Amino acid sequence: MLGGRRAVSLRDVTTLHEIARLSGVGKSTVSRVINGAIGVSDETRDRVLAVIDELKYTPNGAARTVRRRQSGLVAAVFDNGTAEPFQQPFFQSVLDGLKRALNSDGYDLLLLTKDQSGGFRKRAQYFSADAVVMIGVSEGDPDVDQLVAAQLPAVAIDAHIEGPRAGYVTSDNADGAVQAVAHLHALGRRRIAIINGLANTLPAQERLAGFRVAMQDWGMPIAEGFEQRGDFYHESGYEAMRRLLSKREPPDAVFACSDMMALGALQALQEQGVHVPDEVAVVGFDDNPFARWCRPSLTTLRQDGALIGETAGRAVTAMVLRDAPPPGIRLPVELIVRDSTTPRRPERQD
Amino acid sequence: MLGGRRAVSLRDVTTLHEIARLSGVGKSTVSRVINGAIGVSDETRDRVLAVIDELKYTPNGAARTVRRRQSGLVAAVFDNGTAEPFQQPFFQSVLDGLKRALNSDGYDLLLLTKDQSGGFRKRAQYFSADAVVMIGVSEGDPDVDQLVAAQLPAVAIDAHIEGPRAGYVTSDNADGAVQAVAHLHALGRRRIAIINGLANTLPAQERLAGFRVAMQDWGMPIAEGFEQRGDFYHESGYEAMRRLLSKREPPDAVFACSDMMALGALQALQEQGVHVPDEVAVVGFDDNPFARWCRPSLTTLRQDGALIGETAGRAVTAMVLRDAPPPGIRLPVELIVRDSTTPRRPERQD
DNA sequence: CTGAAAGCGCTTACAG
DNA sequence: CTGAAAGCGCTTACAG
Repeated sequence: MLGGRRAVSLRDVTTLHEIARLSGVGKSTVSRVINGAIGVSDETRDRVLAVIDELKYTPNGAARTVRRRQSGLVAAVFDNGTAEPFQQPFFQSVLDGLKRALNSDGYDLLLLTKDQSGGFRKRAQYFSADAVVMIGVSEGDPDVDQLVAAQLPAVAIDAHIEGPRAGYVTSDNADGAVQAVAHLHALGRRRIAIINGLANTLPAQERLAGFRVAMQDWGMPIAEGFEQRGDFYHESGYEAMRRLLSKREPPDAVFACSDMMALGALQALQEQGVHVPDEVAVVGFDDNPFARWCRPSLTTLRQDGALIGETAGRAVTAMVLRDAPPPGIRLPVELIVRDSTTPRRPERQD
Repeated sequence: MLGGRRAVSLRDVTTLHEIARLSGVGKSTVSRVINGAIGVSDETRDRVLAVIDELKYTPNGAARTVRRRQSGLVAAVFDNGTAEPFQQPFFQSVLDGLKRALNSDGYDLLLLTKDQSGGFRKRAQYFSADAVVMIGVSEGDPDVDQLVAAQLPAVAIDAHIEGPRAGYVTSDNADGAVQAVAHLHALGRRRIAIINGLANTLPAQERLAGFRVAMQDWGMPIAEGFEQRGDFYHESGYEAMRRLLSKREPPDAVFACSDMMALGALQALQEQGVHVPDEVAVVGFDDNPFARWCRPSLTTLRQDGALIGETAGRAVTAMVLRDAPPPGIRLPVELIVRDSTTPRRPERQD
């Protein structure tokens, strides 16, 4: 079929020029066909399409990018400074939802990292990324500032950035904390402690703020040392719980700002023979898969990572495609009640 | 500093041509400086570098790709046909290790999906990806075949592909199963069941094969119905365990081909009041973070996802950079013994 | 409806 | 050591 086409190298690739030659039309026409433009006769288009099909031609995206000044690429930036990049199941869902939304709008995802050589702003610019989505970066990051200043459409997940072309998407973290406290209060708990996440992250800050407000609203003072800091991971929840249990008057309920930390707390409680939820009730945050599967199953605030990612993706393509204003969105979280606060089965007393 | 440079649009970007003009040299010279080439006087280079620095110039990757015929991009393909793409913590680690290795060799990662429009081969080609890493794809996939045929450097993780420029990296799955059986046999277990993963995946196939061989080697017949199928996720482990428990003679040990399924099995066992490990011992596969944190903690075969990703990344860049032969690698797995097979603390009998 | 030409931002022989 | 020119594969006015 291909006649005398010689295999110059392993990867000699068909070009638009070749398609034009073989279908006996000009390059402009082939270009129009590829881009689905009107103004091409059916007959011509069919002929060109046939050749394209036969040669399995795919346009060269790089060449197209040079001309159009847009790449169809969105850069996703992960900060893997403090924590392992994708270790948090929550971020996985975010990435998943983000990717899905982007793909459905015809964009592809470039995975960048904060600590990459040259900085992610340079990398994003190098690849002519049409927009950037940042996950887990902290405010005040010079790279972030440069990005915002460069007016490149950007949205941050779980960080509060603002600019003419920069916005954010996060969960309603404060409300989550408020829900947790209300739930525990309704169960008769009055000595509630919090195990907070990484202090320099927006979610940790907002959850702590919500916790404080709710405690005050319900007229419950926060006992000394009842605001423990953690880092979102198991170990820190375990340690924090041990510190809480070593107090003269331990809490009767704990609000952990992540399920992983809640699981660590559960572990510490079980080791000390403290009954959950009778003696201490535990609420987590995220609704990770294992929250349903651990024992006791974990009451938690479900945040929809996939939806967050999807929302960010849609917002960013809307900015690129329709010059939409940057988002400023807080998605609702839902309290999922399980055994760690209210046992479904009656437990034997001993 | 920039004199009369007007902000033509939001994103008028500095070009090499502009750098040349402002430093009073030719474009070729600027190009040489950027690419660190020799044959430029120190004086000239410094002058050019100063201008580049002041204008925060970053080369246009797309234009460079058009000329060089290589993009510096490696496409990572996830199959999200059957399972949620990144839901498996194991794949997270793989992605993490892969990204790290690629970055350290100067490559960036493009995230593609199997079910994307046009197929991943087209997308990879469109972006002039220099290589492709496939994660969780199944053999016989036409897209995979096309990729292999196209001689584009490719490595599959957990799938067995081979070609002049295509190889694979996986764990030593069969050996993992052998270790599991040996461990259980040493503990006196003789009625061992397996809960297998998705049947069309390489890991599931190899783990089952290893299991059969080991059972035979130890002279233990596999009882009828003791080969249960699962899909790597919790639920399927739970269901499989219930089926096993409903038998007249249930197993005294279970080898689950993923930690998630093992956790599901644990749940079923606890619901039925079956003691683990006294009555039934459980071994998982992966060593997910929660294997350490669940109760009882889970004996499992640790596979190093990050190392697998890293190995694949290095192999693929070696193919691109040094025309290295494609990899065919099985990384060792390590048995981590925990409470689900041998309790560390003596348990009270009741 | 169609094609020749110019040009996107780079790199790479080719001369000097 | 340095620069002018050609060309990578595309798209986009501009003519017809």
